[in-house]
Amino acid sequence: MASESGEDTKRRLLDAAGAVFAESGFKAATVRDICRLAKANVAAVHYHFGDKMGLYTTLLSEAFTEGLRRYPPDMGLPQGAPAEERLFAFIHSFLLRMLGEGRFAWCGKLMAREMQEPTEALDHLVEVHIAPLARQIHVIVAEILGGGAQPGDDRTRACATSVVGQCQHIFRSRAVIGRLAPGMRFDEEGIAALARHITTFSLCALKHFPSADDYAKTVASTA
Amino acid sequence: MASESGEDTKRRLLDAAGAVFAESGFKAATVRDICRLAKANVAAVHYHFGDKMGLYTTLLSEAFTEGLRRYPPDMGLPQGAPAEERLFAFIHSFLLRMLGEGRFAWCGKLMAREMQEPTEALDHLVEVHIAPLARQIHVIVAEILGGGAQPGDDRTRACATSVVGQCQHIFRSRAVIGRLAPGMRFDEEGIAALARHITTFSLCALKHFPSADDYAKTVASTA
Amino acid sequence: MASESGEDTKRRLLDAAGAVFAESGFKAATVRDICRLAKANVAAVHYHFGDKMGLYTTLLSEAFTEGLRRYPPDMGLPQGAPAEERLFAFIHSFLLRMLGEGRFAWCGKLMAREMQEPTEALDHLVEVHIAPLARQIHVIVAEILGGGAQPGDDRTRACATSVVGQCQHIFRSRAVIGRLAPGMRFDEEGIAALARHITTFSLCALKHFPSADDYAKTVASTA
Amino acid sequence: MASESGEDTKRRLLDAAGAVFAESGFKAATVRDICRLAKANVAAVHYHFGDKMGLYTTLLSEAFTEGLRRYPPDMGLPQGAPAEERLFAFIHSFLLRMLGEGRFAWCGKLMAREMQEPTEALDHLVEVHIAPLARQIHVIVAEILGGGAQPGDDRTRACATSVVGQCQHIFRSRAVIGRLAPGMRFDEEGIAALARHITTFSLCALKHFPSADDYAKTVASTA
DNA sequence: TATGAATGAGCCTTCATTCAT
DNA sequence: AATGAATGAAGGCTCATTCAT
Repeated sequence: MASESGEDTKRRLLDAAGAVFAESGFKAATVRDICRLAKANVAAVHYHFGDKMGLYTTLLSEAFTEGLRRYPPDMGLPQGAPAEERLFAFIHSFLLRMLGEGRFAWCGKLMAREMQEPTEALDHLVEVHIAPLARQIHVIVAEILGGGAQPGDDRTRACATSVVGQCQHIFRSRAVIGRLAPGMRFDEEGIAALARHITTFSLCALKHFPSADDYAKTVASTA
Repeated sequence: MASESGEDTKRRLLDAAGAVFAESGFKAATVRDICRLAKANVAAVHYHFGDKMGLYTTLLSEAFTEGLRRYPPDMGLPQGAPAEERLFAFIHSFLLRMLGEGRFAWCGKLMAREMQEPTEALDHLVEVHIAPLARQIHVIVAEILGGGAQPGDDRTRACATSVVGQCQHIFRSRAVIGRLAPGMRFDEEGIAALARHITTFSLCALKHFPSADDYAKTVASTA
Repeated sequence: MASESGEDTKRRLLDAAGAVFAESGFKAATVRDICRLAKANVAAVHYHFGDKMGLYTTLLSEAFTEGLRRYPPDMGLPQGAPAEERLFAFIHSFLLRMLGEGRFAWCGKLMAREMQEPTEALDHLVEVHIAPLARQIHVIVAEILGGGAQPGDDRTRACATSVVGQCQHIFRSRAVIGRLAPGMRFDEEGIAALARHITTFSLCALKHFPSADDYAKTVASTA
Repeated sequence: MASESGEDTKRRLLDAAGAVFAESGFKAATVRDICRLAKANVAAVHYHFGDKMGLYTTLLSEAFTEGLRRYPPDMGLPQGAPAEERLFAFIHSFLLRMLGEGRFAWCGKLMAREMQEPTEALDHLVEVHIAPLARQIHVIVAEILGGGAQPGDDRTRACATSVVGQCQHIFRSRAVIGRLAPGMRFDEEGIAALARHITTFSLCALKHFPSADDYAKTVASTA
């Protein structure tokens, strides 16, 4: 049917766009490359998505939705699971979304790209997809910190940033990390080991983190 | 006169290139933009540096040298300073090189860019500038870990990566962090506060980190 | 139903094409614009009219027929009406066909466009529609000139061209005329006033025009 | 010299642009065609003129200046020449600018195009070049009308429009006029003959034109 | 009968680069 | 030593047209 063929081309374009945008970024990627990979005509992009940016935003939104469905931040954990397990699940799923191979891998790669080289699509992205994710890690971190820590505290947020930073760094500096530690693998087990390390490192820090008062005095003090 | 003017043009081109490459990355930056900013002719780049890549590699090498001289990883600490202080100095200088303004800040920005989007210049960069820096943080981390930890251990390296990851994340995700925490400032004091937080977080983790044996069993175990 | 809907689409396409071609000319008009205005599919033009040119020629032929029926060159005057009145009727209807709004106005607009930027449709247009119109004004002018002037004379034809030129100029230079005389209106009464002026100007000229002999000597003489 | 070569290319581009824009109009003309005709690279247009519109406006302005210098509206007549002679000079030069061959012919052709299909360049064109020309013909017409007619009167302006309309029509409807009167030639003598006819027709009209009072009553009356 | 989908040619523009002085 | 001018390749996008249903 026409609709089937139409949907098929659209699908192929999104697949190809995911690969190319994740590889090169929005600006450096070319519509021609995407179409060549998708075995589609150059004009197809403009027919289905209006323009290059339309394809990009459609892709971003879809990649997030799919990535989060494939690797949910709780990895299927029951509601009342301990915070430590939820922290590992969050970190593990985060790494899987970014380092995984195949169709679900764009999600993290695109997110990382978009965070470093924001396009006009970033605002919408933050609002719809990133903020909820941030909220989840804030809750987990606050629970582990204990002592009345709230998800909205600056201290909680700073710690959450420390956790997420370790995850993103693995992906973003792959090229250098690979050169400095040639033995490292990014297969399923390698990713799990990385997740265990980051969880361990973060748990050690959070469990012995200075109290809110001490933190305010020694860390966040202004001059 | 002529040679002086020539050197002057070269200098202005490097300055402009630093700003533009740090802002946009190698591919997205245009020779035209650089020359416009440098108030130089389009052909000047090719006259002085051969081509765009020649300008880029020259800049990279110079930026690292200058950045590391301006913000040395030990921040002028005496040789035998305690590891905790050297850790803070390393983190602080790292952030300053990436988040600072002006000519000395390209260093970190360019390094971060190059790590995410490697060009053919990366190999040389790793060899000459990044590996020594890695060595320094490995030594510091091993010393804090104690218990016979060596700079070359996988465990030491993983922890060092956790430290560096927190630093790079601040720079690379500025756009998103700024949106999620609108109050954050990246001025001198803001950078110092960030350095204090990352140092605190990392020290808490390292001081209570599992022993090499436990780490090997629970973290690095291969399925 | 289907055929009715088909005829309806065809009708809407012709209406839209009239508006767009009259506004932009053949080449600058786009099939997409026409179809958008007609709320029809892009392929409908090619289905109903073969191609863009097919739509154009169909439209031209129909527009002339309709325009001349709505605004006949004699404006319903009786056969034996005085030449002066017939001149006014000719000029008035001419202006109405070009400056009027709505479906009947395309006629003049398209004719004016086609005369300035001839397409391959011009030959047919001249033969079927323009030549008869020219014949009518020649007859009127010859009658007013008097003194044995014939519709086919060079002198008669030149004068007719002077009359028609004044009419076409109003339409073709609307943009400039509007700027030089911002108060001018092209509504029903404005058009009538323009027609009265052109009639007055032309009658003054024709009634005192030099004799054929004098004209041949002083005007048409070849060096 | 470089500058000579540069000016040469610029000159060739303007020459080619004149031919192509006059032939096809702004939108339908293509930069490629212009460059092919000028034997220049496609990018040269953007180097010298910024973009297509920049080339067009530069050309328009130059064409007017050159056309008016080559065929001045008074054709070299002394200051105090009779109005009749100045009218002929105006009409003759007008036709020469539009119908002439070679480099000076763009002027009229471009003006005619711009008046029918205005681009954003029209405003500037009217202000700088067209308004002064209009002023001249208004003065001439008012003088011939006599009886206290002023250049700014509506009656004067309407008559001037009648004069100019006859001139423009010759050029704009060449294709049709040529078909209806195959014997007509647009060489030097043919143009002179046309100018004599239009002058004669217009003089006959103006010299017997109704008085301002009568005109106001019978022509310009509003229903 | 009618239309969503697809196509290839061509548009204007910008790029890094090279030429000629 | 340095630059205005020129170049060809490629960029995103729009066009009239055709395909397949």
